[in-house]
Amino acid sequence: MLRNTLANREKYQPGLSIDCVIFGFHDNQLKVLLIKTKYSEQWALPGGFVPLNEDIDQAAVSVLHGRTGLNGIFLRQFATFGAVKRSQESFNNKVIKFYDIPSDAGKWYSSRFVTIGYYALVDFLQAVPQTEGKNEIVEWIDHNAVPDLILDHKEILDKALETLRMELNLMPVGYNLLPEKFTIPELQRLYETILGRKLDRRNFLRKITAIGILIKLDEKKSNVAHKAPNLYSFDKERYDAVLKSGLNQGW
Amino acid sequence: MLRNTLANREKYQPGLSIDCVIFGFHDNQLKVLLIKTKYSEQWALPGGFVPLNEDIDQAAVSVLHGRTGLNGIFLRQFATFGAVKRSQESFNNKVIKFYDIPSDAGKWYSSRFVTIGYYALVDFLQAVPQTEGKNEIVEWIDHNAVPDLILDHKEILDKALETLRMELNLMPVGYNLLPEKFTIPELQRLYETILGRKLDRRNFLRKITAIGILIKLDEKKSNVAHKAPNLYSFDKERYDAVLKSGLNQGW
DNA sequence: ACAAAAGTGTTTGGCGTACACCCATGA
DNA sequence: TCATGGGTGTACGCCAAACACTTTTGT
Repeated sequence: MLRNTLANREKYQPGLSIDCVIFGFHDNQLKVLLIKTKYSEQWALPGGFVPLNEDIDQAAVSVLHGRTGLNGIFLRQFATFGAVKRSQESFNNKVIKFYDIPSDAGKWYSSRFVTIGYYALVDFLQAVPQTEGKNEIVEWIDHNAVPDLILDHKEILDKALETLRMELNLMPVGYNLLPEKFTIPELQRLYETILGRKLDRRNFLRKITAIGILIKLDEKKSNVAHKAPNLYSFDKERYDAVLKSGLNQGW
Repeated sequence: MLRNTLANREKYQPGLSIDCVIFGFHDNQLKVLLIKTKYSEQWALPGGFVPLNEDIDQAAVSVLHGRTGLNGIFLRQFATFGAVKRSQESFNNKVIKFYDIPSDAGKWYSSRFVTIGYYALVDFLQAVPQTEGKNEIVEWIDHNAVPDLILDHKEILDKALETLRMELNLMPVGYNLLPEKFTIPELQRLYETILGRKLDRRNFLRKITAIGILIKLDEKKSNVAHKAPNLYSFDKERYDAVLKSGLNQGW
């Protein structure tokens, strides 16, 4: 796959890449979609190159679609990383050796790449992690258990979460991270997981309902221990309206 | 200057540029440093290319220093722009013709450039707008009177201001935009100018002093009409501390 | 003395925080 | 019946918003 890209490298923007931090939510855990390639012991963020005839945003959509099969997902550019030393000779050589990349393509590949970071919020259950070729493993990893990542990918991941936490004050979150029907406690746990701290149940309910994006369904969650919680869904129209206009209150 | 860069184009990151939105404050007006080149009727943001051996942040610092003579300035990356159509053939041809750029260099120049946007806050009186060569005019332009800009530079400028407004809720502003000694009303007008709306004097005073970054000087502004306002300066140590830790309240 | 801007304090309402009780369900 | 988690309402305190009077200075 990489060989393929490199063979057609004149069709891509040189020295530029996309990296996506894809967040999911499951088992009350924030998950990140990561890739492990056979040429490295370390995991990596899913990424890709930018075709000359594609907007960078479109290239990010492609990466996301290629890795999850999903479209129309919340996706946001958050930062661009371009330190000279983010490119590591030792790492590049490993990749070049593994794929037996010709030297001219290797030169292209080994130059400093500036990478544009995007983060996405996706439905864990709908996303189907997809490999490209046999040399990869693609998996959801608990955010708390993320191991060492290649290059500066850890820094990119951290910055993504930092941005998400900040933007939680400016927009509603949940539409792409939760199934269509969900309970308030589930939504609360999502917020708590992203923020990394506990919130008060009662205050959370008041605040989240005050936004006016929730529809209380005439239905309760079944097969659960203890009292059955009510099910809700998002009022997509209002949700999108608030996404645009923004919140004014923070958490 | 551009010819020079293009002649050494192998020393620069291809297809990548930096654009800086440099804000100043004067006469109760938000100013933006813009450049007008002889080959276009339109103004442009100051920008530059990224040397292969320089971090992108460093390249932004270079642009800023080159245009204002200032160092150690507040400078922040806010977004990266990479639509395919942000490159305009008609515009590129104008430039190529004006500088009589050789065709191979012209090809390099005409490709789609992804540009990384930075915004800076500088002291209007200390910054000395500097041209590069005789084909440019560099001037402070009132933000309210910004004319049409080349390519997508208007979009970049708008996004910069939007980001600044947002970040005003997260950090103190003023250290680099005001002279060392200033009055509270001056600081308030800065905030009002950035936000584009009026604030209440008394509430502003309470809020801004509560942050704990101001030092009240035993000195009043002289030669002013009406009651002489008190002078203040920033407690740089606390100011920097708050910059790092962040505010929690918005405007 | 008058106008215009600066300095100061108080009131009020709303939101965030803290907190207690009841309810439903599975074990 | 007991433990666990869900649902609901209230009281308090702080901060933001609204607002009026006094002070200073130039004209």
